[in-house]
Amino acid sequence: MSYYNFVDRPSQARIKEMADELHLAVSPEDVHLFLDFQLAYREVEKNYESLVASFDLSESRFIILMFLYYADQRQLLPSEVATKLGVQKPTVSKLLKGMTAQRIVTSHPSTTDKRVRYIQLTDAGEQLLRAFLPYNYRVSTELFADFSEEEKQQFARLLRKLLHAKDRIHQLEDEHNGKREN
Amino acid sequence: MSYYNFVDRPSQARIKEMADELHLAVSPEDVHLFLDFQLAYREVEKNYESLVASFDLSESRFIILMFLYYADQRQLLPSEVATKLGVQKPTVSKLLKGMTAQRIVTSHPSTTDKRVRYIQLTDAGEQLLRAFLPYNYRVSTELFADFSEEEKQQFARLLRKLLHAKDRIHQLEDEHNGKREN
DNA sequence: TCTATTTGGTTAGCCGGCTAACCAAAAGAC
DNA sequence: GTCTTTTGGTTAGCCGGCTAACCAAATAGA
Repeated sequence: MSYYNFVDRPSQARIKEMADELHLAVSPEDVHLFLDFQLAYREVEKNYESLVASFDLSESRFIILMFLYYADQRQLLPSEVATKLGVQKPTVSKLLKGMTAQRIVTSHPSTTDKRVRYIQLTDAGEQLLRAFLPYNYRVSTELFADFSEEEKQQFARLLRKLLHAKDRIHQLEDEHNGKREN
Repeated sequence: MSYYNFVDRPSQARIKEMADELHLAVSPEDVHLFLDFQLAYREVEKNYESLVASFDLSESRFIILMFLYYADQRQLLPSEVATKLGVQKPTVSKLLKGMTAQRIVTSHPSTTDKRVRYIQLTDAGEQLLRAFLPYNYRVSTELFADFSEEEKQQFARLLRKLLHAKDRIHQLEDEHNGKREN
C-alpha cells in the first residue's frame, strides 16, 4: 500500500480565499496542520513500507507473522487472524493465500472442526521474521532519535487527543446524513 | 482506501521480551509511540474517508476537484493532475474514468496536441465540491478543537521532526540491501 | 431429533495505490 | 526532412483494503 504526496499543497492563503468565497468561518491554520499530519504520516509510512518490502513482506504480512510467532503452537485460525489484525475475512483470506505461496506459512486441517484449516508459521517464516525484526525496531528508534523525553511524552499526549477527536468527525457525517433525509 | 486497526497491539512488555530474546537494544517506548502514531492517523483517516464517502467522493477525487476548481478555465490534463496529486499516471487514469462516469468531470480533445484530452470540471462537480467543502474544513477545526495554540505549534514542530527523520528509515533499507549483496 | 441460526471461509468484484509494457504523437537532433 | 527520443495516455495485472453473496459445518432451540 502506497500513499500519495499531493505535491501541490494548498497555501494558507488559498484556503482562506476559498473559505471567504463560501462565507465559511475556517481556520486555515487548522487545515494546514491536518495536511501536515497527513503528509508526515504518509511520508514515514512510505519509507517504512519500502523497508518492509525489501524483505519481501508487507506491514500486514509482518504483523501476521508476529501473531503466529506468539500464538500457541505457532498456529492460528484465519478468523483469529482477522480479529487480531482488525480486518475483514476476505482480506485475510487473500493475505494468507499469498503467504502460503511464499512458503512462510502452511495450513493443515483441524481434527475437530471440519470447516477450518490451521495456519502454521514455517521455519522459513520464522527466519524471515527474525531477519526483519532488528530493522523493524530500529525504525522507531531512528524516527524519534532527536525527540527529547518531554517531546515524546508531549507527542503521545497530543496523539491521544487526536484519537479522541475522531468521534467528532463521525458526528459531522451523521449531521450530513441527517440533512440528506430531509 | 481503508486502514486497519490492528486490535491486538503488542504490549510494551511483549516488545521488550522479543527484543531481549534477540539480544537487541530496543526502546519499547519508541516502538509504542510509533504504533500510537499509526493508530491515531488511521483512526482519524478512517473517519475522514467515511465522511468523504458520504458525499460519493474519495479523498483523491475531492483533491482533483479542488485542483480543477483553481485551474485555468477549470480544466487540466491528466498528466498535470498526476503531477499535482503526486501519483502515477495509471492511477489518475482510473480515477478520471470513474469521475467521468460520475459526471463530475468531462473531457474534450485538445486542438493543438492530438495525444491529450482536457479534463473539465462540470457544474455538477462544482456543486458537489461546494456542498462538501464546509464539512471538509470543519474536520480540521473539530480535530484540533481542544488543542491550545501552543499545542498546535508544538504538534507542527514535532511533525516536521518526524518528516525529517524519514530519511533515516531509507538508510536502514540501504543498509539491508548492502548486506544482501555480500 | 430436526430445524434454524450462527460461524468460518471463499469467491467475485470495486477502490485506489503500484509497475511493466505498449501505442501514438510531439519534439529534438542531425 | 528523417530518425530518435521524449512525452502523454491506456491496458493488464498485482497488492491490500472493502462489501455482498454464497457454501459448509457447527451450534442452539423446539
